[in-house]
Amino acid sequence: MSLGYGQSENSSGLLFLTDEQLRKGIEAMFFAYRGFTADPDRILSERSYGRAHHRALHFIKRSPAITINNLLSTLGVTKQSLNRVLRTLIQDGLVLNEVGVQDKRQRHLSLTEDGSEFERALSNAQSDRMRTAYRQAGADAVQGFRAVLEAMMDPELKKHYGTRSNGQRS
Amino acid sequence: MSLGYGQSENSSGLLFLTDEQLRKGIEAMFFAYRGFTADPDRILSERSYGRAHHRALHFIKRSPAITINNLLSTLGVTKQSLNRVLRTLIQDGLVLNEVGVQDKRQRHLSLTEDGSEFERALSNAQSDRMRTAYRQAGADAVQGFRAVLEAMMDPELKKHYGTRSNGQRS
DNA sequence: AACAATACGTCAGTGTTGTTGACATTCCAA
DNA sequence: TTGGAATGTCAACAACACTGACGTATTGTT
Repeated sequence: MSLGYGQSENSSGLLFLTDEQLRKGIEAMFFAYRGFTADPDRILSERSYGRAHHRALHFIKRSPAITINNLLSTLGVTKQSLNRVLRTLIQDGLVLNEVGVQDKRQRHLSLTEDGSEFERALSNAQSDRMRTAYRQAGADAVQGFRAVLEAMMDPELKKHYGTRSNGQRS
Repeated sequence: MSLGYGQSENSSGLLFLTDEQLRKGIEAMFFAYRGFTADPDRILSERSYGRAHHRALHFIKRSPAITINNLLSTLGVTKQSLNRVLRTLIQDGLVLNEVGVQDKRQRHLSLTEDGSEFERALSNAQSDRMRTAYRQAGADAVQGFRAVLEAMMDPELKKHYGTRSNGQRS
């Protein structure tokens, strides 16, 4: 089997990786992440929003009615940092903030019509690039891409990955 | 062939990707990048350095005697931003700044002994995680990982990827 | 020799996004 | 009733990006 990228496998089935190969992996992450954020960044700057706004919109879209605490632990930032971003999104009418029914201490976040539309624009820009990259690399590559990324996540953060649930407890 | 991750391929050989699959790819990038930077970030904060210092050290190590302009276009930041970082690294004795021989306007950057040692510590932390992720995902996955990342880069930035040259012209 | 362009450094101001620390309010649960 | 949980907010600060402007040294060109 041709492994490509100068990898080799020894008799124990363990990958042998040179410093050079690891360095290229590191740089690949660096350069790819720039490309990954480039398109949404352009759209965001038109409305003088930043990447933090995009992230908030993304996860609110993913988990409608998500609570502040859940969003906080998903994003991994402080509440003060998130609050600044949410305040502008709520004021601008992109995000709805509703008091919980079971637990009135909680707030449930969701996208307004405008918010959905804007999130879609950002999401489309990012998805387009990802789709192009996927097709360029091929189906097998996509599988490997996701497998390596998942293995690279912190276990603590990984639990927030791949769910559509809003994490509400009954 | 089992593609996994719910992908499918149509008769034209084109990947069919649902919004859900693309969304998971986007989140994978987000969470993985956090993991990717987590270990070096810890080391950096002990010396009150940031990610920008790490990036500078990485590319100076990769291309010894690199000029300011080349480093600038590799990192994709402004000279004012880079200068702030380089100034501290030079003052702290981690980076050498030497006037060019052929062209005395240019400055050539390289790591000192201390700089090499520090860069190695950062690099090792990051490489360890990447090596673990690679081994967990398997040899085929690594190939796909790199292929997708490369396809995701901006062409303008991609030209800085995968070279050990310092970009000097004769 | 004169002049334009290149490479670099720096000052000042601004914006986004993160942090810590402190404090208040509201509400749930024991 | 009392403690803790969930949220919001104020203030201060730091990292790191940006723009704009200006200065100096050096090189290349006319």
